[in-house]
Amino acid sequence: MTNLEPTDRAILRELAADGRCSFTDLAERVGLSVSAVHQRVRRLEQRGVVKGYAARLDGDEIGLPLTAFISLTPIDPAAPDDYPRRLEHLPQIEACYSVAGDASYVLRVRVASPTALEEVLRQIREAAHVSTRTTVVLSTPYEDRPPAV
Amino acid sequence: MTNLEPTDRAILRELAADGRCSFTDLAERVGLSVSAVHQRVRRLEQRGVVKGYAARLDGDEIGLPLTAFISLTPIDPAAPDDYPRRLEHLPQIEACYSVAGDASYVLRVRVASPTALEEVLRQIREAAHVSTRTTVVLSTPYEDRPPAV
DNA sequence: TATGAAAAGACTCCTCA
DNA sequence: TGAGGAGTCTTTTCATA
Repeated sequence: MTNLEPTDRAILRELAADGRCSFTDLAERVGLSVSAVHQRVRRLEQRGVVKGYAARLDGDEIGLPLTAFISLTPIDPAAPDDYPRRLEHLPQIEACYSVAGDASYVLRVRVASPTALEEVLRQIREAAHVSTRTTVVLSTPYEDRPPAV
Repeated sequence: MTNLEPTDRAILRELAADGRCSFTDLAERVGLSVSAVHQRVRRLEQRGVVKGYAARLDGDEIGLPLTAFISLTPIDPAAPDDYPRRLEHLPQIEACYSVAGDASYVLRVRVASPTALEEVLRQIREAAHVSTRTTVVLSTPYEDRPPAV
């Protein structure tokens, strides 16, 4: 972590809430000239503070209405821990977290149907040689809220 | 869900991977004129397929290096289910999922330190009158991968 | 680091197909 | 729906403080 100035924080807040905000608007909102904001954003990107920009898509609308969390527990405790790499080819997996607790990893997956979930579970068990515990998401009151920079 | 044309899918893939991509680049990548792409993106936004755009920030760099999943279980089973509303004022909560399984909800929180996690757990229990079960994230091999549109 | 200016490039709207 | 073009606004770079 590198310390962030208030101006940089303000820029990050705006970009987290509206990733396509123009530099002109950004400059106005944070009270700086366009070129100064431009320079700061470039630096935040280069330092890796901003990792990228993404459109947020509606799961239902894109035909992937079913989200689930899948906890992974290794079957063979002596096996090397390369689960993320073994699973990254599965596009249904949106996120992979290494966690403290009963499980070793938690995955967040997004699929079209219960059948598709069953299939991806089969693929996960096969590719990573793990046992799984699945928590199905019924609805998402909120998601992707901007972090409190 | 509304059916998506291949062209719209291609546009969504590009915008999910690079939310600040210019219309000019988009047009080139999906093989359409700038104005046609522009029109399609506008429609995808209006239909709610694209819910918005966001900068992806690095948790460590913004001073919030600790992520955790918190499962919520109501203490009083007869209490009305308004937990998301009771918790939305806490900015540390990035996502709230209603789930099937042992717990009623799963939250994803991002905080500065173990002490800050302790404090947000206290606030959650107080605001929602729930018991909590916390899974601390040790590392994040990947996150926010673009969905397989 | 911040600014303003200037050139290059992108957005937006329009008309026509 | 898609293409092309014209005018306006943005982005990007640079010289300067």
